[in-house]
Amino acid sequence: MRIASWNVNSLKARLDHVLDYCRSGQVDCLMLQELKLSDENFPHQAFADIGWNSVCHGQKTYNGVAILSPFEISNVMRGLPHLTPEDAQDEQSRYIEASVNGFRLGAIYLPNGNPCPGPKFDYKLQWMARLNAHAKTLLDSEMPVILAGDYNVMPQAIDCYDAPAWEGDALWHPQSRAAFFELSNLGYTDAIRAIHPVGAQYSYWDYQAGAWPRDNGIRIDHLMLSPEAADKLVNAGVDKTPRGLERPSDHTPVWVEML
DNA sequence: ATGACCACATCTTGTGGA
Repeated sequence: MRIASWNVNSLKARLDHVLDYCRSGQVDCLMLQELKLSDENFPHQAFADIGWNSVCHGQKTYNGVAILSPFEISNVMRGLPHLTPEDAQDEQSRYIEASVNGFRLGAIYLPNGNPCPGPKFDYKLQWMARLNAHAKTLLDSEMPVILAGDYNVMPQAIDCYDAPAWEGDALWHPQSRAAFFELSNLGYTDAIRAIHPVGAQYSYWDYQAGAWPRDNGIRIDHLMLSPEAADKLVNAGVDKTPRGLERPSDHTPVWVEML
């Protein structure tokens, strides 16, 4: 069972890339972020035509997450539980969770948080508090859990081409990183770093300033595995091929192979 | 090279991304 996560930066603009990736046989399940389309515009039929099921939590113009698989997708949950009454006002579509082939999968599009400090950074930290609280409750489930997606956090200096240049940025802020490391403290494993403990494993390259040809990348897309899921981890990696296609997303897929 | 992008909405310019 291979499971991948990919921030596609508009599913409408990237539909052919995503369909090709599904058809390639590289993965049995794909979690998508930044769909930038509403539920009624989600191309369920295009995936059905290649034998894939799809569930989404969309939003016009911004955000949007989905889970795709040839396997049955069941027990779908949209949005994170609320910790405070204010959380009920949150209308951003950034989380969808479902069961696929014995795994409990959460697709995450974590807020960027810039400018920092400010209300957007506050929103990021509150969203992470909600995610971490939910991640804790998921440990009680009977299933191996994978929380995968665009976390908008660079955990370590090796996850950035030039970490000092990101001083003060929400992706490299100590509070963002501390909130991310809470998942590790709960017992979740960063699959890419479990398999590749050292060296660059970038998942994002800016469109600007020749970041891709210069390999000025950052690692912000992560697959976090509960202890039960980590026991099933066989391999993990970054598939850089889609980033080199015509009109690519600025992110590329990250994947795990599970027993 | 002190440069340099992309997608969306609709407004050919502004917002958001990271």
